[in-house]
Amino acid sequence: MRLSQTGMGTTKLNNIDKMYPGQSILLQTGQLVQYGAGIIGYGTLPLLLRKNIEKIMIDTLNKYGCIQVLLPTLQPDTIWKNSGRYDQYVNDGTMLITESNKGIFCLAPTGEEAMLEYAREKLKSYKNLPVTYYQIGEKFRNEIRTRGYLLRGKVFPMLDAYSFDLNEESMEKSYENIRKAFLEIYEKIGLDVIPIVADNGAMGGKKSEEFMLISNQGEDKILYNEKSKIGLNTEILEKENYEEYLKEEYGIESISDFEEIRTMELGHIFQLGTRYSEMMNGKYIGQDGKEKLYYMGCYGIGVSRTLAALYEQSLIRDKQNEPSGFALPEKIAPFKLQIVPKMENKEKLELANKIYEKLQEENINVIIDDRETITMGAKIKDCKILGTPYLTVIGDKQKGEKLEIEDTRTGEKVILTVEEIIKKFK
RNA sequence: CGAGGCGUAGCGCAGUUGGUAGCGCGCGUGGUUUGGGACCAUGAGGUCGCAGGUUCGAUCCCUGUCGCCUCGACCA
Repeated sequence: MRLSQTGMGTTKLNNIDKMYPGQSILLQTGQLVQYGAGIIGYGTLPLLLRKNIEKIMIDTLNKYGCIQVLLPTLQPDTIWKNSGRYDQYVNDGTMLITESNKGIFCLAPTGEEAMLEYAREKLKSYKNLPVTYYQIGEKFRNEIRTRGYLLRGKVFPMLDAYSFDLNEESMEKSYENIRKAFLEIYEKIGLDVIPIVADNGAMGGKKSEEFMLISNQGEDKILYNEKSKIGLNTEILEKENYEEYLKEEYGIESISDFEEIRTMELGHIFQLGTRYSEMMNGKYIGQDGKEKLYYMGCYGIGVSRTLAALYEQSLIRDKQNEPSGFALPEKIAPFKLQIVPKMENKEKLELANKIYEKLQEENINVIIDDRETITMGAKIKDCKILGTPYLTVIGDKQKGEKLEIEDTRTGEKVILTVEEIIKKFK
């Protein structure tokens, strides 16, 4: 990418929000644009990072045997009226609706209805089960109070998966399968996420776990034992006979040595049983020729929340300990290397362009900062604002064909040939 | 919806005890610079969130309203 094409100017970071420094930088430098509370537009870098996160999700779920689909977010009111959730969601304000001369349409806050409509048509026989469908799409929730920009928005991308099984035992297997897949996803993204016991809440069902990132920016309070890595949402304590429940379903004997910490909920998984199949007439024909209800599970990851968490976690600070930008993990960063050429030095600029073209040809994503009239110092700072993990300056000090590559997180520098660079980033 | 805070240039902020607005950064132009946010000159950019009221006159005072942020409530 040629930075001159992005419209990016150089911005001095000023008065960065202490609560969400990462997102504050993105907003101040115009990489994210706020249109309203919880309504945020993406510039190219956060968008590409989001796409990389989504790619990890897709590749991993596919590997675990899940089937990707994409269902509409704008939905006819009838499917919500059929499921019986229309009044509830409209009255409590969660679901936004739009009225037209062709009827009422709903902006879906969640996907069970649409997914059951879809699944019913496909999964007619026990021979079709088990299966897990998933999608990544926008959800709309008219949150009473948004919070933390991308952390709780009114419109946000979500990965939502739904498993369909013959019986409880099979459902538990599907649940474990997705649980494992989700943990793998977080690991690949580079977020240290822990599964904890959660309240099933309004979703009903038997077992439920949340995937939590330990962070003071989160809105959840959990009880956690660092040694055993076992935790539970404090909501559980409101449950009747919670001690018994924890022991039976999760094998937790005692929570006396658990400590309260704050976390960010990045994902949530549920064993639903037949509750939704009953509500929405989700049936298949069994081997005995009789209709039976699907045993379902549902599984979600907040994509934008995960993105925000990744940015906040990749924050770097300057010598005065002020937030100065990001060093995104190399594996997931949209661009691996940022080339800063000295524009006034024709020879070096030509070399920089040559190397840029070469790396592009090798399918290595690189940024060349070809903006005119911006000084080298400012461009070097901007590399960090964009979060590019490696930087190379091609100016007067650069000699011959070798380049000095700087790790923006550690500041370590190595001298490499173009071939070695290609090898490094391939 | 309760409590608090804030709305003035693209961003960050001053300011006017009522007389139609400034600073820094950014942006344009000319020049000097040039490896960790250079400098000089010059220029563009504002219904001071919106609407009423008081006043000769309101960005400022009053009332209302809208928006944003935080805490709480809420959170498939």
